[in-house]
Amino acid sequence: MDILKEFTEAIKKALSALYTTNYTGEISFQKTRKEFVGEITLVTFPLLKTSGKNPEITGSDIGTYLQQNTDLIKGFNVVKGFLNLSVADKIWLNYFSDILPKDAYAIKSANSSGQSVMIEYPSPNTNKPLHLGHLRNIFLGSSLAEILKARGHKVIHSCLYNDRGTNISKSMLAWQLYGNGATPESSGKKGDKLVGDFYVQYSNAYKTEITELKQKGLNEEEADKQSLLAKQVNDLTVAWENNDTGVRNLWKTMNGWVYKGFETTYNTLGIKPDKSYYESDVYNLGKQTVLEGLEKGIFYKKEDSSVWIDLTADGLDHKLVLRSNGTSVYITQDIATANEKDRDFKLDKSIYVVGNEQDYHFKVLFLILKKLGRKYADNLYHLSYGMVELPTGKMKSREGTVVDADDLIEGMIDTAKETTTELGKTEGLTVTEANNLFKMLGLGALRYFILKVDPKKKMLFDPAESIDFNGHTGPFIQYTHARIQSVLRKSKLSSDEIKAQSIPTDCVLHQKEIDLIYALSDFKTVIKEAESAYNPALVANYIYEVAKTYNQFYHELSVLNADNGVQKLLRVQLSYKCALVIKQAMHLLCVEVPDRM
RNA sequence: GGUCCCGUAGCUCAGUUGGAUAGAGCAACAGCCUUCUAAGCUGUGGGUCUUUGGUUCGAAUCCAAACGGGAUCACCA
Repeated sequence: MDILKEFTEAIKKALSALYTTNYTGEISFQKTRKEFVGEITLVTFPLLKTSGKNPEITGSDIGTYLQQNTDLIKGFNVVKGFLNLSVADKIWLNYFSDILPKDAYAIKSANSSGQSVMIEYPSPNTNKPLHLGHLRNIFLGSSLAEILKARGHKVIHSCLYNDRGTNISKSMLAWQLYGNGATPESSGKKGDKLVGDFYVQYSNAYKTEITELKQKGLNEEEADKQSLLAKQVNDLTVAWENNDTGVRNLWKTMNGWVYKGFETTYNTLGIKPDKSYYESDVYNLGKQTVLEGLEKGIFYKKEDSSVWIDLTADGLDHKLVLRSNGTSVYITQDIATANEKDRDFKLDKSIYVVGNEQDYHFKVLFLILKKLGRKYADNLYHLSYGMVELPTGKMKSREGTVVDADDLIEGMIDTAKETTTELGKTEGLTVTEANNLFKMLGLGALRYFILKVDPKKKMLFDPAESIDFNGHTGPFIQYTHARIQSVLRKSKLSSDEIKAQSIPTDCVLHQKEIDLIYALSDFKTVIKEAESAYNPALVANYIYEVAKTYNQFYHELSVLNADNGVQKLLRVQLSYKCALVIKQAMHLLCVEVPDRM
């Protein structure tokens, strides 16, 4: 039974019993601020019209009613328009004994809602390795997937690979010109790194060429037109489109290296797309849809036979959907992919995890699909997230100012190893166990660091300052879990034994015990909110609250040396439930928690 | 220039379906390990919630404008 629901009912009853006027608004509560006594606060200002009395009297009216007619509270106080209620211990105990045996009280089993949700991430280009920006994308996508599963949905993880076009041709050209037949094996480099290096090499060579041309008096645009490298890139792209065997083979080979490299990183991060889409498959699709739009009069054709859509009535611009040479542009491909997804899966919702630099693109895409009358258009959602910035500004692959994903992960795991070893926490662990722990902690610190920030906000990452392991961090929460497990081990009780025994309802609770039950009671609501806001940060910040509350409880009260058996049992139960909630909530962030550290 | 996003402590961030004296972590300082894991706990200092107006019993939160930062507006992806 939901505590707040009980209070809502009781307050409604109180209002109709106390006053003649009916109150039609919502009853909403807030948490009592810690400088006041109580846990639940009713703001009485909105009720004054109903009561016809001043805030103080209204508050004490309701408080008195609750005290006399219900067993919900053990006391109350009124401060101006705030009625602070101290919830009766019995209510807390009833609630806790209700949720204790239900391990999954806040988590629905996957596929129970009957809804299918597709979530697309990280959709990288195949011309360079993954960087910190992709990590934010992956962490958000994979965490949201877990949250959706916990809400009972079937989740399909898709990924769109931008595997062709100008950028890919640049890497290929550089390999042809400067590669000397290099392979991942011959160079000892990870495939995606090798290809990325060629991409950078192209960029540098191009820059040099342009600089030279400009010194001859050409402007930027003219220089680009004269550029031999740019021409060669274009030739490669055309050759690819014409199915030139040599170019296609090289393209396949180099993309193969990249995919293999990505897979390594994916494995470390524990992600695996259920369905991959490739730009090379869809890049020329979408033309039928454009024709359909032309027939319906949604699109229009210019004299040069390029096709456009006029979105000025919706506050946007004119947008090209088909080039004058009849080829697709990016958005045409996205229209095609959206159709494919709808055809391939019966989706109730389709989410794109893509940075906020593409806000405009998705606005246009969704609008076009809606105008085309696609039924699924209303189920599309762009999970837009802010860029990760360095103290020096935005990351740029071409300029080599990116924080490489593999390097960052490796560094985090190394730091975890150092810290753990320094603290002497590796004692008694096998080498494998220790290595697992380092990985768990390093990745946990990184994931938590990124996920605790509201997705839509840009975030700052300073490579010079290592990510913390103390305070509001993943390892802090992991530590709390390990600490609780240690207590539970020493209690010598199995989880079944802990859950089976009941606490007498006349047991008197300590404030820290109440705080803990209160914190635990929010879990379900938090997951719901995280789903509807597409925001894992809500979960991240919630777990921190739970862990902090537990640590305070732990410091103030002894679990194993409690005054009596009942008290000890209750505290063991609280510890058990707290550890479970931490574990489940961290799982929603795709962070594992250790049993010792 | 048009459109969109952002602006909270020295730093990184919470808090925005309108509620009390705006909260955490880091950094600084002062305490707490013969008792369940000190990656912990407790305390101190630290604020013009960018600014100005408006809405009202009440605004960090909603509205408008200004200032500052960013993104985007390609026959690129």
